[in-house]
Amino acid sequence: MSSETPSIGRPRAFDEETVLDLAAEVFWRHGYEGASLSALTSAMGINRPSLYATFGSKEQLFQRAFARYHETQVARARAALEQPTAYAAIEAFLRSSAHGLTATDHPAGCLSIQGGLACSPENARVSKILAAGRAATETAVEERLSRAAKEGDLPDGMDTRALARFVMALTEGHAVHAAAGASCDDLQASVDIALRALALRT
Amino acid sequence: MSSETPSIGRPRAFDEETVLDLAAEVFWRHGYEGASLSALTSAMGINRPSLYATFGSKEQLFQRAFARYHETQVARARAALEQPTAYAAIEAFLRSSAHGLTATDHPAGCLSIQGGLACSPENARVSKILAAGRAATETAVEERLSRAAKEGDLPDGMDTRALARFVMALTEGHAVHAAAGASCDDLQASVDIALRALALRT
DNA sequence: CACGATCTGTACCGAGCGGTAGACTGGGGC
DNA sequence: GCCCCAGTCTACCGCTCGGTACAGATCGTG
Repeated sequence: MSSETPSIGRPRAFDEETVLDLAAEVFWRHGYEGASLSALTSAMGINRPSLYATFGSKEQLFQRAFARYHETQVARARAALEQPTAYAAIEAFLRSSAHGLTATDHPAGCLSIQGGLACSPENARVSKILAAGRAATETAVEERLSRAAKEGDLPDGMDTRALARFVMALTEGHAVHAAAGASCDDLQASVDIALRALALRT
Repeated sequence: MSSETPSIGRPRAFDEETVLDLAAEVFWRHGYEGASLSALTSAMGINRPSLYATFGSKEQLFQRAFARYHETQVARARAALEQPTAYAAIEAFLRSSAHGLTATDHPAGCLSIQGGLACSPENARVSKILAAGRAATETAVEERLSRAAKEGDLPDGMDTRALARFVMALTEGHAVHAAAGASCDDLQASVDIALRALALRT
C-alpha cells in the first residue's frame, strides 16, 4: 500500500487522506472528465509528479477518492439503516441522505452521481466504478430489508429487492435535485410522500 | 433559422433533424464532454465544417439535439399526464418513463441525466440547460396536479409541488438505474411501490 | 455555359489534456 | 558529516480537443 510510511528519504509534505478529500471535492463538483489535472493539483495543493508518485494515475486517484467518499459520506447513510424497524431504517436512510446531499460543507449532490454517469469510451471504467458503488449501497438496503422480512417486520410477500431499488432510485433522484439547487426541506417533503406511501406499518 | 432551405447554391447532403437525432444519441451515450467532435461527426455522417456551418458550435448542436430529444422522447411522458385522474396521470407518467428509459432503439437512461450533471467550469452552461429541461418537466407534472387539486381529485392539503418533485426524483433515479442496466420490469416494480404509497385514491 | 452562392472535404490551428524526465531538496542512518 | 533515497519542482512530451481556412464540388440563374 502507498499508505506505508518509509522511514528513509525526504518525508512527504502532505497528508494522503487530506488531499484525497480535496480531490473528491473536485471530482464531485466537475465530474471525472471535467476535473482537469490542473484543477486537481491546484485544489490538492500538490504538484503533478507528487500526485502521480502517490496515486499512479488520474483514474486510480479517482478510485481512492471515491473509496474515501464512501467511508466518510455514504457510510453515514448506511449507518442510518441500523434502526430497530424497517420503516425507521428507511426513514433514517432517506432523511440522512437528504441532509447529506444538501450539506454546505461540500458540493451539493452525490459524488456517485456527479462523478460521471456517462463518459467517453476510454473512461467507461469510471462509470462502472460509480455504478458498482451505488449497487453496493442498494445491496446494503436490501439486506436490511431482508432481515426485516425474516423478523416479520415487513408485510408478507413484500418484494425487498424492489423496495430497496425504490429507495435507492428516490435517493438518486434527490441527488440530481440537490445538485440542481434543491434545498433540504424540498427533499424532506419528497421523503414525507415516499414514507406515507410505504405503508410498512401494519 | 438554419432550417430555411436556400434555393441557390449546392444543396445540403443531409437532413438536419436526422443528424440531430444521431447527435443526441452520442451525447446520450457519452455525455456532453465525453462526446468528441470526431465521434459526433462520425455518427452523424457529416464533416466538421458542415457541422459548424449548420449548427454553429458544439454547445449549440447540443442545445438543438436536446430540444429535439424533448420533442421526440420527453413529450411521450408528458403526454401521459393527460389522463382523467391524478392517480392515472402519475401512473402513466411513471410507467411510460420506465418504458422509455429501457427501450432498446436508443441508449438506456435519459439524455437529461446522462448529458452531464457535472461539467468542467467552461461547460457549466450545459448542466444548466439540462437542469432547466428537467425543471420544465417537473413544472408540467406540478401543473397537472394543481389542476387535479382544483378538481377535488387530490386529498385536501396535498403539497402538489412536493408530490411533483417526488415523481420527478423517482423518475430521475430510474434513469440512473436504467443507464446502469436495470430492466423495464425492475423499474415497474419500483413504480408499483411508489403508487401503492401515493394513496391518491380516497 | 459561365457566374455566384452554397456546401463538402482535406488539412490544419492554438490550446489544453493526461502524463513524465531529470535536476534539486531535505530528512534518517551510519 | 556524508550518503542515500524518497519527494518536490520546472519544464516538457505526444496527443486529442474544439474550431477553422481554403480549395474543389454542385446547384439555380442569366
